[in-house]
Amino acid sequence: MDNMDVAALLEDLAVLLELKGENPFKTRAYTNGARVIENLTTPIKNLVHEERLGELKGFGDALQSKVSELVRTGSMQYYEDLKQSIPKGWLEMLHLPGLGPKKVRLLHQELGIDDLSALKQACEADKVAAIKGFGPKSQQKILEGIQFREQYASHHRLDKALVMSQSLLEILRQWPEVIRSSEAGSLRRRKEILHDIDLLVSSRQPQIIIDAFTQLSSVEKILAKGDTKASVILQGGVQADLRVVEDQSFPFALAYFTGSKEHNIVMRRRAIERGLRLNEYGLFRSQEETRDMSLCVTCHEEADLFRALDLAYIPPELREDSGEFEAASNGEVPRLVEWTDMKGSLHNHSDWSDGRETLEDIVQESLEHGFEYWAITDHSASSFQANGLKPERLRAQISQIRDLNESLRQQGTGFQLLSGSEVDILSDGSLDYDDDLLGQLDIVVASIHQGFTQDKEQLTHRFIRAAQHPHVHMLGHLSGRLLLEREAYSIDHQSILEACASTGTWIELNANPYRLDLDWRWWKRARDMGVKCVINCDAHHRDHAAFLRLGAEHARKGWLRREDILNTLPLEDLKEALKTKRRMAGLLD
DNA sequence: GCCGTTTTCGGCCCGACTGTTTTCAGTCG
Repeated sequence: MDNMDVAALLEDLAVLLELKGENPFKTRAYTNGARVIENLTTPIKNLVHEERLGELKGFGDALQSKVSELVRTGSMQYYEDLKQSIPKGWLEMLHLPGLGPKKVRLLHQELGIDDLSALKQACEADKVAAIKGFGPKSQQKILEGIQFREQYASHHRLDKALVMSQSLLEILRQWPEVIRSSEAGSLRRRKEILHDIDLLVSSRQPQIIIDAFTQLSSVEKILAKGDTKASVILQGGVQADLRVVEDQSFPFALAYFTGSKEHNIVMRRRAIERGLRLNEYGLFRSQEETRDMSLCVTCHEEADLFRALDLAYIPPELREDSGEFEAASNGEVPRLVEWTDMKGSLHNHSDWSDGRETLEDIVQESLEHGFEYWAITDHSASSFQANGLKPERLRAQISQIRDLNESLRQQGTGFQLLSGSEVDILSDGSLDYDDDLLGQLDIVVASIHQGFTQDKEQLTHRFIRAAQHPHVHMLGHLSGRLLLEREAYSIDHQSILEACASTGTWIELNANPYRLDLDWRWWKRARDMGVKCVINCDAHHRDHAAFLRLGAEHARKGWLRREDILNTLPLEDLKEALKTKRRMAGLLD
């Protein structure tokens, strides 16, 4: 049971407590505990065995004994009892708009409703509207919520949300009443999965903005509409929230609506500690509620707000209450990688396996993007479903790439194709090509494409064996997750990271928007262990070069700097880095 | 459930919006 498992269980526990109607601060204690463990750089089991859980912030007697029990025995009685006592359907009901823990429990008490289908029936039979505290509108809203869930997903991938938010912002920016505008919320924090799109604008005429926004042709349904705030469902089923504030309040509102919720709580606490009061309108020199801007600390930009709270500027991606406050108060906020630092991608496909373009097309595309290098790493023979290359075809490809590079050199482009393979890690952890052939490649990415059903121990062993191989430069899409489609397979991340750290094996950050794998939650720890990152497009199509930007943003969320990422290196330095592991194994001079 | 250089008990971030009430609770972010 690793840190992420423990954190996830505490998170579940908090939701159950909420449904139970427990004291919200008790609930928060468990949520906080989850966050602390998620951000721990040491394995939780070490702390348990050394009896040092009490050193963690927010860990009193209860959390210490419960987490200790969980780590030692693999389960927690308190959690199991709680889960037993709460019907499974309550969790689904909680996700409906307008239903919180109190109303879910009320539905159970009054009508014995414990799941969505019973709730739907009760609404259709007009029974819900009769409950005290509900009414016809609540009943209608619940019914629509259930229908919406049947029709659309409630969560969306970042890439899809980015496209929609960009086009909305372009529209908003054309309106003369709009002064400043920005994306906000989890989108601005670049979470990989989003519930909705948050937008913020400043204006002297909020009403005009709200009216125009709710009348956009892309709006399918208006969920809420007030003087300064509106929520809509866009075509395609994505929810978008717009908030309008006065321009003076814009930096405060931007910080506030960017969140995260946990980050904001700490920001407010810092304000209180300084005798100030922070909300979306300002940072006020008053403990009382006020909108009097003459009492507001002057801030033109978000950075001014952080400064007023004795903090360095915290990039939005880091605002998860995951160590950013400690870093920002000690002047240790890392200078995060920029997507423009990227020099190329080291894991990509061509029409030799399952990619779309020829090598010549790929060269042309790379030159247009201004990349310094681009690796061709087609599938190996065992991935026959992807037209994987048998050894003789790979040899032919190596030779063709050599010829292409020669003509590129004569043209003086400075660009180079690198020859490689995304070689399958077979069921026993061995590789799909022999060492002689692997040794002829510039780049070897080792990935798993079959045998997902093996248990955690076997899968972990496969990756570790691959990492120990002297010709393997990096492990590809480690967790195998496909966002909103396929769960990650079960692996022991910590052991794999340790194997990579000790062998000098890099780990890929696969920038395909379905993958974003390895996940940002692991990168800070990986970095601290000395594991280097490679941001790869895993391109199968010319459009996929754009993933590099998404990948760099995900890396930022994982606290990575330019120097943590191999493919920010210029070509010659990269070539040297590619030799290190082979040198260590005595395969090169 | 946690925490304390005002506190070992009484706090714990803050405001908009909705729907159901008649002054506000619940939800949401």
